[in-house]
Amino acid sequence: MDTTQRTDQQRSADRRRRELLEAADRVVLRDGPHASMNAIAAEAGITKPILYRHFGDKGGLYAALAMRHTDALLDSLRAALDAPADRRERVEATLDTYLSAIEARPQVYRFLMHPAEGGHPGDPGFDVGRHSAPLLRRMGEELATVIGERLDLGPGSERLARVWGHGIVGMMHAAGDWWLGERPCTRAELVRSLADLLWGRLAAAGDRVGGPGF
Amino acid sequence: MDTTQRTDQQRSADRRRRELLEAADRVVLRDGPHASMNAIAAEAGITKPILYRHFGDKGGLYAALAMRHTDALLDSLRAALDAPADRRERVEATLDTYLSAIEARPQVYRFLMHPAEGGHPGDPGFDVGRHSAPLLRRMGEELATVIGERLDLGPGSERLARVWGHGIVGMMHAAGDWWLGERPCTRAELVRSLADLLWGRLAAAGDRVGGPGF
DNA sequence: AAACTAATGTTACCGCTAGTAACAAGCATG
DNA sequence: CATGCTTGTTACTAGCGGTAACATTAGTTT
Repeated sequence: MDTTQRTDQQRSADRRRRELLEAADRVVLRDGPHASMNAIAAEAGITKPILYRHFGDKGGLYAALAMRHTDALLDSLRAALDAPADRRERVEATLDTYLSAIEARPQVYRFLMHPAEGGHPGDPGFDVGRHSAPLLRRMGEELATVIGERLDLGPGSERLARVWGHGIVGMMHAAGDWWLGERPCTRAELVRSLADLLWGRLAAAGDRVGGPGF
Repeated sequence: MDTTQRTDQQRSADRRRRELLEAADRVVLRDGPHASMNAIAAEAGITKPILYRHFGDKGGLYAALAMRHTDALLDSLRAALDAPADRRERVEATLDTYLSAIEARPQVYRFLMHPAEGGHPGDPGFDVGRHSAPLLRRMGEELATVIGERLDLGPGSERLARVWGHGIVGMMHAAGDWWLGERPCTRAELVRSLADLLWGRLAAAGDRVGGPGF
């Protein structure tokens, strides 16, 4: 009885929480990461204190919101990373999956990459800088795991895998951010160029005539 | 007469501006990127409106502050990039210069990378997302220029250079950010691992026994 | 010397934000 | 009926970025 009752309550609370998150999602996607708690509460048809009871503070709400999107994106990336194809094809598929995602929903992307908000003086949770971009960290760790599991890197392989995981994710992110802002080429060209970089074309390239070479 | 008078005034204004920037620097380095305009004004021994007369709004002050540090870091990077050595050595020197800089002054680094502040409703300048990390963009463009000038990349070389510039900078940044937070290895190891990645070791690595390989 | 100009500085305010305390209503269980 | 517990409200605080209006001081012109 006691347990079933608790689960009932918890179910109700979880459902409510999901509704609130969906409302918050709508507002954040409409107004950008600066959406105020008041606006989110209004969208959900309630008032602020309820949001605070559910999520603690703005950081909590944003973390929960980011978690949903991050999980979804990570699932897509894992699928591309696990496809049955050779290494280069899989790397390109993963890059393309990421770039497609940020291209399709740039507002979600901006929110995930710049959740650094708040700025309130008292600090009941939500330390900016630590929560700046958990998506990047999670992707980096994920990729590091995959690399470490599947590649034989000799001595120091664990360190190499982790460095490469975070490094490759950062490369993908920065190039994607720049590309999304300037659109200097097609997505396929970007994917090919990045894969070429990872495939050692930087080291293999010849010097330009008259210079010492980069 | 008229001109000398104007220059005198401008000199005085520039000197004042520099003083204010130094005060702002002290506060931001002490309190983090959330430093308030009031706190900065107090540190400078004045009150808010003067700051606003000099810098327009908070975004202007932060942009001016970021420009100083960004210029300084870019100068160091250019020096490493121009050193007389072979390509690999120069890449490693550049990586190490960047990592040394963020290691030596992590607060400056955090400020430069997360200047996304404000969140005020009326938007007299300072669009978050566009000003999120101009340092990364500038470094990316700088590196792209160097790559394009010195490397012979065949057809599509301009696009390749720019993609690689931003990609490599992003790799350096993300790996550095992760490394700064977790300190999983020495700086030299990180530099070597990243250079190895850029030198194609990802493509060259063998599959681990029993798996299809990344 | 007197008056005008211009920059520098102040106080006091606006509207907004995140976050909270205090109180009211529905609804289960003793 | 009374006791809790969750859901909801209104009304508030403290602090933020930003601005208007008013002093004050200095240099230039007449």
